[in-house]
Amino acid sequence: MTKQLPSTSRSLPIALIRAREGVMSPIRDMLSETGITEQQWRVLRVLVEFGRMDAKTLADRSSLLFPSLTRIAATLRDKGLVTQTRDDKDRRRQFIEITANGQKIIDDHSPQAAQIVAGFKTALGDDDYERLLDLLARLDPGADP
Amino acid sequence: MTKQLPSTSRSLPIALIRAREGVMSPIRDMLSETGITEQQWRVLRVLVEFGRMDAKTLADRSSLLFPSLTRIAATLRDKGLVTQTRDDKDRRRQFIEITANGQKIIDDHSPQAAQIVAGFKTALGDDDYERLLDLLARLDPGADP
DNA sequence: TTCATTTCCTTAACATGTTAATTGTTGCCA
DNA sequence: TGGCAACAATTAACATGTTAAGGAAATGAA
Repeated sequence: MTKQLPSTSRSLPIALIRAREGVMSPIRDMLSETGITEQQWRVLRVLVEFGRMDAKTLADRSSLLFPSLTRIAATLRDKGLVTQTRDDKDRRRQFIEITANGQKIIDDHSPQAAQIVAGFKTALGDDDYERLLDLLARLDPGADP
Repeated sequence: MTKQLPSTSRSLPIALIRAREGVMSPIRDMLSETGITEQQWRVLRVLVEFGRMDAKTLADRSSLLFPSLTRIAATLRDKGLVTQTRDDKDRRRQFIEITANGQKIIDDHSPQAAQIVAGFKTALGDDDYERLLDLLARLDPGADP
């Protein structure tokens, strides 16, 4: 007897999609007035947190595939929110850095973003919120160490 | 003093993305030999579980936006995996039904899909697995009742 | 040095996500 | 009945996800 698939209502992939949608919906609303997308916001946040870095590291930390980052970086550059600099030591490599305008977008909207996150933390309760983050981390193959 | 954003390493949206990537990666590998995508698989699974239904309901149950479903339904129809029928009572509406070929794809790969899911359940442990599904459901605004 | 390999990045092609505008139908109500 | 709001579905436009192929630069071994 082979195993049966769970009902779609108890499917882990679908539950992850729906949860993500629930979390991102208010964030997207907040971002709509900035003119940048969710992924562009993520890239800028990583740059604020870690500073200038090469494209590969940026893609990893932003959880973006490399081809996506290539396009997003070009878009952000065209918007004047980041700069791209070729590495003189290794001319394959490229450094990406946030500009003052990019920094301003993060600064202007961080409080609102933090409030949205705090709302979810309150809704779940601090314990369940941390428990959820821990469980999710255990599904992430890149988070083992 | 305004609240600060959490480090991206403890960001709920990013944790959801990474967890989803971890879960979907083996499923995508499995699907690569079927010639259908993850979303097409999801649509077919819903049709198997609930049978023929109108497009709006199908989009809801598949967690897809309507424009995405329009394209996916057209693709699946071209592949001969579903049929589309206009409702005679209400000619705005459309019914979608899986075909024998579509059913066969699900049947042929369900055991393998179930095994992948079972792997995650084992990795987390039954209790944590159920706890995770419950926590995720609490982030889904469409799951309140 | 030479050349195959590896690495970083880009481009291409197709599918989906997302929002907005559009089309065709139905229902309602003045 | 005539006209308008509401609804189902499509289309359009742009951004991203995903895989594969391509280009340029560095690396290492013969």
